[in-house]
Amino acid sequence: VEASRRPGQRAGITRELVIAAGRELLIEHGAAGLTMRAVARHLAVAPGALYSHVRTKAELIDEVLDDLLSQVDAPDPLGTDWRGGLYGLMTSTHEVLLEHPGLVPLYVARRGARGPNAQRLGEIMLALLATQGITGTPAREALRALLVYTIGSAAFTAQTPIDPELDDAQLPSPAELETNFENGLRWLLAGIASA
Amino acid sequence: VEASRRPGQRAGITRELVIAAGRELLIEHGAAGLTMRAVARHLAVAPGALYSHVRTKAELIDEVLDDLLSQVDAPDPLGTDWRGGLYGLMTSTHEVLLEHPGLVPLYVARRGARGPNAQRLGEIMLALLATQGITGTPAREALRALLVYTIGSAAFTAQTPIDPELDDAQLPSPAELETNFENGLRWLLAGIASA
DNA sequence: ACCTGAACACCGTTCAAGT
DNA sequence: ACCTGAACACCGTTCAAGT
Repeated sequence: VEASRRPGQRAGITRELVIAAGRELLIEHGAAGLTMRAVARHLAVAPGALYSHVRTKAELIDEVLDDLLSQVDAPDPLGTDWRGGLYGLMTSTHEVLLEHPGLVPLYVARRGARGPNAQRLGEIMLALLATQGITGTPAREALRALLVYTIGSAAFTAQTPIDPELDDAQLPSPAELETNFENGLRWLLAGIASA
Repeated sequence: VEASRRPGQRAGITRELVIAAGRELLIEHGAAGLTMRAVARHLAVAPGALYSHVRTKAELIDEVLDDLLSQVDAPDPLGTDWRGGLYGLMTSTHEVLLEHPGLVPLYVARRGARGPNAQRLGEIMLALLATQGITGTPAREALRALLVYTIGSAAFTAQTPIDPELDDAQLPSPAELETNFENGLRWLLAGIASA
């Protein structure tokens, strides 16, 4: 992990390598651990070298966030009933997010992801709603409410200690938080069904 | 705004002044504008001087966030029906948050506020739920779901442009987002009522 | 106890210069 | 086109030294 190249010599870095290093740092050290300089160290290049493959740090973050959504277990819109499909899709998203608590604040800061994976999941949600005859504005509203609740819930559920001082003794357990999330999700789905 | 004091001379700074300066910076320049060094500049003191009145930046942030909640229009738990009361309390919170979009990401990052104002609002929510006979774990679950949804919704609704590149042309209007929030809130309340 | 000055260990980003 | 070296304009926090 040392820069042993003179100006003009190439390091063989690619955009994919930069993103992979970013994901690794984010998973291992959380949002605070993802810095351009740390990525550069990880790849044994000068900090400025990254800007040949990525425009800004925000672009790098967006890429990493969308990548993670590929792990979400998406149902076949035609295979399941709409409510069970949405329930499964949101709980799977919630799970994936909780497996990487360090990333969740970034999902909120960037207001979700906008890459191909996020788009694909959004289309599946709309397809599920459409089988119930929910389309257009009501469908977009339902989608928004479900996303807001799921990501928001993950942000509040993530057990990353905020401050050592805070007495997490009386904090709800992960299991309680999970059933708490599922309850609210059912309430939302019931509301969407009756809208 | 210049430091014209020698070591040993006092500047007359107080904890309240530090917090007020922090709030001003946060409202005017958003989360990125709130730095310890900017607060120090604002008060015309050396950066290190702040640490005589505040332990860390996080403590300063928590103070500012809780302060803002004093603006929330809280109903009398006995004066209104529980559902209308909670509806009003959450929409008021949502409004206050949207008036200061720069702070919302910090509410998420710090998972809400924990000061006296936040505690007071929480107790009002529990009192409203209690009039419906909802107490104990179900009450805490309902409170959590409402908070997660309201703060999460504010985070996603805040119209602070994330990237100039993003085409906000097809983004929903503030009015649409507001009714979107209110719909989801009604769904949650309906679910809580039937639980 | 409160504050300055200076330091420590960091940031993101830009850019001339090299091949 | 890709990379280094160096810089620019920042961060939060600590701490000896002054009154």
